[in-house]
Amino acid sequence: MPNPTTIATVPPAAVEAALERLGRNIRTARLRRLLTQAQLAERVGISRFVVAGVEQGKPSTGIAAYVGALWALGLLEDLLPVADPSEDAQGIALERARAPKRARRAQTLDDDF
Amino acid sequence: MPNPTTIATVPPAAVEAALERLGRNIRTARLRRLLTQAQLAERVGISRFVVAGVEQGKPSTGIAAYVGALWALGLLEDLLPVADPSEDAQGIALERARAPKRARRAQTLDDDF
DNA sequence: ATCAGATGTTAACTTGAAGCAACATTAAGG
DNA sequence: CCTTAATGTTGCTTCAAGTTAACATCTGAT
Repeated sequence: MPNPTTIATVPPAAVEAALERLGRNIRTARLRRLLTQAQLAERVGISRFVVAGVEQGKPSTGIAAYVGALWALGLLEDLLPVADPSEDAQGIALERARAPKRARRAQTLDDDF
Repeated sequence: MPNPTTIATVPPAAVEAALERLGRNIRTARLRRLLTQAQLAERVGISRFVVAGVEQGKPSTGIAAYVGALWALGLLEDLLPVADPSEDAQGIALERARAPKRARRAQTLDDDF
């Protein structure tokens, strides 16, 4: 990605940790299946270097590489529950009373701070 | 991503569908929280155009944008179970008998097909 | 210990992702 | 209906993601 210091270069610690964990999990799944990085890469249709990046949790790598790896490992279904609206308790609570198609300021913020 | 026709340009249908679904889920979560694309983008530290791409499930967008969005929406924990080794039934089954640190051909494939 | 293969590292190169700006379109609210 | 804000779209620029190749290092098996 172009311009300086985006989320991909200095992600929040929590995001970084989540990505590292995801990468480790993918690596574990690959090793259990006795696949080399190159073999997995071929199945996914990318180079082995990108697979290595995925396993390191590299933030700037395209999501297709990650999801492609999950797909090639038979783990794609793990993605279905992520941000699932029917499981988003916080979101469901907020939706009580409104169901907007577009986000909109609730009022004319006339509380002139 | 550089060279022609990678997974990001023509992903397997299943991968594409999973990404579209994830994008829709993120959009739903954002709208429920009454956030605009621009507001979410600001929290994540990216431009609103990238958020739009995430909500469309654009495959070539960096994973940091996706995970950053989940993070900003309070949905990061949804990512923890993805490819979780302790839930990978297939992988656990395969691991019965071996626990390699590196992938390796089981034999010298002397079955000269 | 040796050997072979897997993984890490580096470098040069190409292409598109992401930033920005301006405009078009859509939809919510009064 | 009319205004206003949110979202979609286009064009341009910049910079890094991804590719390839060659070499280094590490790991596991014999």
